[in-house]
Amino acid sequence: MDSVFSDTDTSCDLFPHTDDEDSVRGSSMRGASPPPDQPQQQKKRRRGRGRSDVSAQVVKKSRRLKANDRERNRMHNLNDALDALRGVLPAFPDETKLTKIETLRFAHNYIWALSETIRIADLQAGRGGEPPPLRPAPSPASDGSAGRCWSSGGSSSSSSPAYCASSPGSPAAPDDLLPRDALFGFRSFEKNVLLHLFVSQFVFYS
DNA sequence: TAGGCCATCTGGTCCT
DNA sequence: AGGACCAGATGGCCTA
Repeated sequence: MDSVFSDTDTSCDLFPHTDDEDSVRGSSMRGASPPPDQPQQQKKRRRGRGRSDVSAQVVKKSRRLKANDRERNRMHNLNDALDALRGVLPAFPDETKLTKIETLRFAHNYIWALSETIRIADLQAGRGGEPPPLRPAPSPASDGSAGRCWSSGGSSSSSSPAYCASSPGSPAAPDDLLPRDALFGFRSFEKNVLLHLFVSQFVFYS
């Protein structure tokens, strides 16, 4: 953060390679034709062209700096939105901040858990009795981008339907209440939150 | 020290 | 033309 601006200044001075115009930057960059050790005759021409090149470079640099600034603000907005998402996710105070990918994955599963809870509650309110079986977790492989994220953990989440096999009427092991995919790769507290969601559901509706 | 995460820069592409 | 979006590259910081 603090070093950002200094970085900006230095990096922008570099401007490594930008098309034909950039080949004129600096005294040793007169393009391919004349080597650095030019005779003094060409100094005049160099000067004349140098001014326009310099002004063009100033414009380019100014545009780049503005683009950098916009990009920085864009990423800050993205991070703000991510922070807001972290804010609405259940968390324990002693836990470290979720990483970006963890936040997205946890939000994905949390939404799924909430919607499953509502669905089961509605079903039970309608007809009573035992809780219906859980539906499979939303397949992250259904869309390409999410699938990449989930498969990065090494689990074959895309192929397994990940149904809950245990009898909902006797949730002896809460782990069985959630599809494996829903818990894969999460920290303990995230796992606990999701489990709590389902355990409480069985407390309320059974 | 290696690996993970992050912020930033940068050039390309698409859209308005 | 200018801005938004994206992905790759790079370097810093932190942790196991």
